[in-house]
This record gives sequence, structure tokens and C-alpha cells, in this order.
Amino acid sequence: MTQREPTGDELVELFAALANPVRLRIIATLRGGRDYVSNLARVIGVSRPLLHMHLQRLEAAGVVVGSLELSDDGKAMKYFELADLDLHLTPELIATAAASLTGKENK
Amino acid sequence: MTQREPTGDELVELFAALANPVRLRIIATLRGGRDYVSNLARVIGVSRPLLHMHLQRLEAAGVVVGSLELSDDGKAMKYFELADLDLHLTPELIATAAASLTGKENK
DNA sequence: TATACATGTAAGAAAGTTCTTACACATGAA
DNA sequence: TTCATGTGTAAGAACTTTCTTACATGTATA
Repeated sequence: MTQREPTGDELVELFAALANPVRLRIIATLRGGRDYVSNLARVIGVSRPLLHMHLQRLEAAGVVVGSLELSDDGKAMKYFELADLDLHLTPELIATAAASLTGKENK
Repeated sequence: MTQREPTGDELVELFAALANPVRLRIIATLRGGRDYVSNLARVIGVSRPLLHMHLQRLEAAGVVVGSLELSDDGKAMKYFELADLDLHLTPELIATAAASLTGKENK
């Protein structure tokens, strides 16, 4: 999402992923380092299932990356960290991306 | 939306405004110059009431600016043009904005 | 007057988003 | 075994977004 120019569909998904206060807080929190789902939920102050859903949305958009790991005491822990995100947002970028919008078969 | 750093609430509104294929097409089209509602609807291929709604959303987010004018033959024409939009989108920007999220009284 | 063009808005259907509650499973320690 | 911790997911309510259709207003021209 940061390297090559995003397609129109990717850009819509990225903006949709970022258009939510809880998800912006997740990103802000993850700037302090990777964290796992239950702890993130506590820190941010939302329920774990809700946070799980928000993380899925962010991961689908390529904003965060998750990896399931086993802790020393054998628990399955899903850690999330920020992916690269560095986009120069201008009308030019949008116009380029818009040219590749499919707008049909998308869901 | 391009000059000062956006607040968290403004950023959510901006992303929400951009998270739609029709609205990306509107922005792409307006790069070619200002245009009025009925003509934009024809060019983009959506109904005029629908386009009207999308333009309202873009204007509320500060992405476009509209001005009602009288044409030579006396018709009321509402012209829209792009506002400045130049944002370096990074986790840092998001983290800064997230700190100002209200998350309460906002609808 | 009727047509063509412009504006705005309101009602309602359909679909998507957000959130809670509840369930299921697994491991380690008391 | 029971409790505390972690994982995931499914059902349903409440709300928002998207879109169509229909109505109402106006001016200029045929």
C-alpha cells in the first residue's frame, strides 16, 4: 500500500479502513510497537470481538499485519503490527487510481 | 484540509468522503476543471440526485467547493471545483490526529 | 402554453457498518 | 476440576450509507 500506486479499488478499501475512530486509535497505539488482540482491546477500551473485527478490516486493507504465535506458556497469541503506510494524498493520486476502478464485480 | 494538520474527527470525515468509487470519480473528473451538477452527473453516469448527495459529502469534508451562479441565459448553475488536498498520509499523521478524537458527542 | 434545461429535497428500499452478547476451543496454574 | 488467560466466530439489533423515484421550484425558447 505504500510502494506501488494503489488501484482504485485498493484506495477505496484503504480509505474505508481509515474512516473510523476506533481504527485510527488502533493505528496510533500500534505506533508504540506490536501488540496482541486482547491487550489492544484493553488499552483502547473496546470489547475483544469488536477489536477483532476492526483488526480484520485494517489487515484486509493492508494497514496492519498479524501473526499468530505461541507464547512461552503455550498460549496462542495473535500479534499485530503496522505495515508500511506512506501515501502522498492528492487529487492526482486519486485521479490515477480512479482510472482503474472496476465498480462492477466488486461485491 | 491541506494547510493545518487535520483533527481526528476531520480526518475520519475526510477518509469517509474518499471511501467511495463514485466520489473518487468526481474528484478525478473535477481535475479537468470546474463543472456543474447536471453535467457532472451526465459525464460520470449517475443520477443527478445521487450526484448531489455525493457532492454534499465531499463538500462537507472540504474536498470540493461549490458556488451557485447565474448563467447568461438566467439559469441557476451550481459549479463545483476541487479544494486543496495535499496530505502526507502516514501512521504519524494518524497518531497525531487520533489524539484529538472526540468520539462522544459526534453523532 | 409546453418544452427543455437548471436547481433542490423527501420518502423508502436495499445493503453495509458497528457493536453486544454468547458460544466454542485451548493452555497453565491453583 | 476450576479459574484465568488467550484465540475465533455467529446472531441480531441499531444505525448509516447508497440509490431510485417522485415532487417542487425557476428561467428561456419554440
